[in-house]
Amino acid sequence: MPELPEVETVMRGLSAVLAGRRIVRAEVRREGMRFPFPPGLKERLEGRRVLGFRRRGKYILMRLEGGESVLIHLGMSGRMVARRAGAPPAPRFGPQGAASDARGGTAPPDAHEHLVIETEDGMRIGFVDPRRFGCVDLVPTAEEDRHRLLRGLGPEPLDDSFTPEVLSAALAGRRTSIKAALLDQRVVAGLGNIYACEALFRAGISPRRAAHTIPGERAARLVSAIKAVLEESIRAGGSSLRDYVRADGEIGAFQERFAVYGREGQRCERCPGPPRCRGGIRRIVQAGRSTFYCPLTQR
DNA sequence: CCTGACCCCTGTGAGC
DNA sequence: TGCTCACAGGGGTCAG
Repeated sequence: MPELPEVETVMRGLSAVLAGRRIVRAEVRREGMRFPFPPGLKERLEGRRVLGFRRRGKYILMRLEGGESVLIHLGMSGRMVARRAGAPPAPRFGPQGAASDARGGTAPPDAHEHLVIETEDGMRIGFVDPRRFGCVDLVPTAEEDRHRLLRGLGPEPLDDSFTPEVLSAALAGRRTSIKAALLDQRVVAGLGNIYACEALFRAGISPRRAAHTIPGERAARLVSAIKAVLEESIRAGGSSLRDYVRADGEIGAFQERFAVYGREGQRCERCPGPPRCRGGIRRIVQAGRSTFYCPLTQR
């Protein structure tokens, strides 16, 4: 589910309730998710103070007192739910929230809550992930970037070091499509299916174009588009498809500004008209994932 | 090396 | 109303 803007938003929400606080209780409710939890996770969390947070691609790193960091990935369906300890679970948010509550819902709100921590000042944070594609690990803080899941990540797209030259170099020799290449976290860290589509639309580049044909001016436009769409989404609090909510319970708003994602058949905002592009925004499948694009303005 | 297919898992909406 | 199917924001592994 979450891509860079959503992960950034979740991390900020976690920081607001956790940074500087001590973890007084941890509850590990299953063996693991994508991977087994590290041995002794509960004991290694309890009693430790949270020093701070950072994000690397779609990973959250929570630095703890004692030289260890918690590495968190939200997978497709992961979310963090914060509430006061003892307070009842919040009702489900999202497009179908009220309706599903009225029907009684299919599962209690904290089903699939795999990990819970409580702070000294009475906050309770649950990691909920129905599909369990997410993961949690512990890593020595001094070696965060050498963790096997972080080691191969490409540049941070919002860093100044992510330049057209860097992107072109990463794409050189790649025969695959630019869309598939942007989903490869070794090329650039943090883009997912939505923002890859949105960035290509903004840059006016066809998702079907071969990755190695993006040098020079095209790479410059693409880098600018990636930075712009990610920054705008972060400013909007990320996007809230399905039941994703921010850690503070507020929903993000960026999904209302998708130009192409999920808009098959609709007309593209950039096609001057009439006549607008016939058939409108198209959906194709690349490497098993849906791609949305405008065949007229993306070349 | 690079590439795409397959798999992990549950929930949801569309169509019948 | 209830069933089946396709699909969903990710990414590791494996065969070619």
